[in-house]
Amino acid sequence: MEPINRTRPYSQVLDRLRAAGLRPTRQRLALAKLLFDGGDCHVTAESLHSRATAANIRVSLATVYNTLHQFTVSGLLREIVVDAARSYFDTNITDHHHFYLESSGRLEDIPGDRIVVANLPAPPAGTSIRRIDVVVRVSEK
Amino acid sequence: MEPINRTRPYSQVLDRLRAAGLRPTRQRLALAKLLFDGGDCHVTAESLHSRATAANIRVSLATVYNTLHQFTVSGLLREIVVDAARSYFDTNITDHHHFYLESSGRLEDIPGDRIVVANLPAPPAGTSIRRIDVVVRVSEK
DNA sequence: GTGATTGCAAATCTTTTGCACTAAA
DNA sequence: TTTAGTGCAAAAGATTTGCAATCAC
Repeated sequence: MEPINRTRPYSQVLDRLRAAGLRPTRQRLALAKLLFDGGDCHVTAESLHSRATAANIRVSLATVYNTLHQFTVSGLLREIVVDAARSYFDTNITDHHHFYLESSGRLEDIPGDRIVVANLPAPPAGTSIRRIDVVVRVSEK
Repeated sequence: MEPINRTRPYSQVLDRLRAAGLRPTRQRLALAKLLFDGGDCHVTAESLHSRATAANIRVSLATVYNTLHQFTVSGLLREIVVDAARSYFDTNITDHHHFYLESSGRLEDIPGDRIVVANLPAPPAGTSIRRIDVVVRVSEK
């Protein structure tokens, strides 16, 4: 049973890093807690760095970038390309898609089963499909 | 009837610029010819600038960027976001989607009617759908 | 200890901008 | 002429990298 007053034990994040083969340093643990303990699903390097600073966690922006990429390579995060100006990372690594509100930079999930990709042509010779990304761009009415 | 030996008369590109309200300068005409006279469908600023240079057209990279954006705003081109590292522009402005081969940066069209988006949730409050982009990421087998 | 990780600052890369110059109407 | 467009070089952002200092094991 879960101990009282402990929505998500420290060790859960720690084990997650261990399982990914990442040494659980102070910075990685702190960022992982921000990311996986019920926080935002969608972050940019800049936004995560701000949240860290606000939470009194001292991490350099370079380390945030490095950490986001390490987490992505390890499968803890997923990178989403919706805007040429900056990279987004998503803590939801299940099959799904996105609404993207360009004016504010906000992302909203669309469950994977809400979209049907039918009758797709064969991929270019010598290649195979790695992932399908659907971005529904919306604007202020 | 089309004159012999003239796949696409100069005036067609010229009229296209005029219709878009863009003054047909030497640079815009040259770039428009490269873009719309059977060339590549998908370009980056860098690739178009290289093609221009190779064709002995002297245009600065800044002008290529400006021109690509002016053409996009005027509806002559469409911008495609597939890679956070650089912007792609597509001369195909009809409804369609893309295969994207990350290793080479190559894009390939998928006709718009090959993809069905069904049962989409309502867009975020106060917004309406502007466009749906599907990117099928493929990799070397 | 010792090898991985971090922080900082500098470097890099794409894209935008300011401004004097040039060309289209 | 008069105003829009161009080129250049410099600026601006986002991201990365080199390297000495620091930390996990």
